[in-house]
Amino acid sequence: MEPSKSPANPLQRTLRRLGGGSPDELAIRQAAWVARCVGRGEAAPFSAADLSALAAELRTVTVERGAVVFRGGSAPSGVWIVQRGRIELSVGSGRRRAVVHVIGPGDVDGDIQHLLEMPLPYTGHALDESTVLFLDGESFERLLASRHAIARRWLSSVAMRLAASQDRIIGILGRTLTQQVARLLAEEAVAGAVPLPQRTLAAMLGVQRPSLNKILKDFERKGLIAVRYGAIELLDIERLASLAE
Amino acid sequence: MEPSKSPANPLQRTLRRLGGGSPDELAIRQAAWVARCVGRGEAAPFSAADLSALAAELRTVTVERGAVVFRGGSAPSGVWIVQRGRIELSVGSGRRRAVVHVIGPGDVDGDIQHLLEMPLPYTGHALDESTVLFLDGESFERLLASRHAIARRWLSSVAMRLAASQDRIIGILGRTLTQQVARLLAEEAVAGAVPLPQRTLAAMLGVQRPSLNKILKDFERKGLIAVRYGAIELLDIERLASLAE
DNA sequence: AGATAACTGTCAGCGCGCTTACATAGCAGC
DNA sequence: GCTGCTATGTAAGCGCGCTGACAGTTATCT
Repeated sequence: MEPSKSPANPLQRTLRRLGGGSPDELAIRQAAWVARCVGRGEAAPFSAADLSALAAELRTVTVERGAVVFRGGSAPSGVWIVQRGRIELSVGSGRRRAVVHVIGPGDVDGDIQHLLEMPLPYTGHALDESTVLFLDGESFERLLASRHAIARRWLSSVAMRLAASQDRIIGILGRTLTQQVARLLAEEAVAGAVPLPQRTLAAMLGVQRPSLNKILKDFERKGLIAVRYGAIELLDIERLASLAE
Repeated sequence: MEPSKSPANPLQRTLRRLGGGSPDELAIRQAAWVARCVGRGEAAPFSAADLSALAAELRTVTVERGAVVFRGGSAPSGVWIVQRGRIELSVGSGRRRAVVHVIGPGDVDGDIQHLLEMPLPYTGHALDESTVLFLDGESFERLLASRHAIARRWLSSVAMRLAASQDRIIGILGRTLTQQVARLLAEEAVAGAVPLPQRTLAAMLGVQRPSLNKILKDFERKGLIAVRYGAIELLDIERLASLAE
């Protein structure tokens, strides 16, 4: 009996462009925000010209909660940068569904697939109503070719993601589930809490929900966390982190 | 760690002995070899000037079998490109040791850590007597800043590694050990064989050797592989790949 | 307010992979 | 040859996490 796979009420996907204020000024502010998020600034600061070149290409898109932002298997149309809300990246469906990652404000996606001309390996669902900045493929390529600082910053951005991905592999291999759970909670914490249901957390670790629940209740008995509805509250982050070793 | 998928090209692997000629010519040939290995050529072909700039900075280093190429925890002194032999990247020690990856000819390492100014997360041991091309950190940075094509190619190289790393995570989550073993064998195959002892393969999956051995003998009984001393011979790659699903 | 969907809590049975241990086989050195 | 090291083969016991199921709780919708 299918419990509740939520394959999204797709195509409910309403993309609408944001207006408001002076369009140019808004665009520059968004570009500046992207500049802060992509890669490390020290290596290659953005000039005003870099910023306006970037601003000229960014489009703002609003996605409703539950909507599919992009679908696995299709060629990426460009680069997404999450500005507000969370996007869940998942593979497979039903019982075999695994959540690869949940991205939030400042995170970038689609660039890798564009650079390598490969299809998207995962599907992105909006967990909240979200705002996403979009850069189409050709514009992205043009910016990389003409703006040195942008190319350099993008390199460090991708490098950061690679380091995080490798870290995650190291964190999986040879760890007990308890260690992995402690690590996941510490990593996904936002303002002292992890705003994700146990079902999603379990999928991120590739385990079943009852297995996760058992460990969470154990942590709760020890006073490390408080289990809420659709969220975990972290009470003792230090002890939690020490369990991740 | 560069995914050693495409570099399985025998042509690339036989190019290791770049003998003869003047030192300059040798350097240029090495640089051209690096150019073929790093990233995707279509996006940004190297000019002759790019090649000679790269050639001027490369140093050739020979490491003995079993030697430590670099040690985890230390800041990286630059970028390594494996030309001949295999380097095992591992974390931890003793029972908790896990092999993150084994890199071979054409693979690149150290650049990520340099770009992010972070310590190396793993230690590199030479599994064979190996030749490594070395690019020190300052030279690397200089090349990125002055050579557009090199920066662009490096971006796609890092992107390829990130895609491979994410693939690996997807391949781990929710898979049975049997599926993971089939996948690992298919991925690490070099000329129809996997030249690694079971101990190393087990560490790459984060499992114990007896668990791996049981599955390997099972595969052998089914005629998929032949277990040799320090190596696995692949007999039926297609059926093996189908088991990885 | 009531209906519905989504989330949490829990249990019993079972199988995979871990642990420990030991025996055998291949390989390199003198 | 013999020695020592490393790799492979295998078995018994055990515990973790999976499976499937169901009850209770909280949020969302109309």
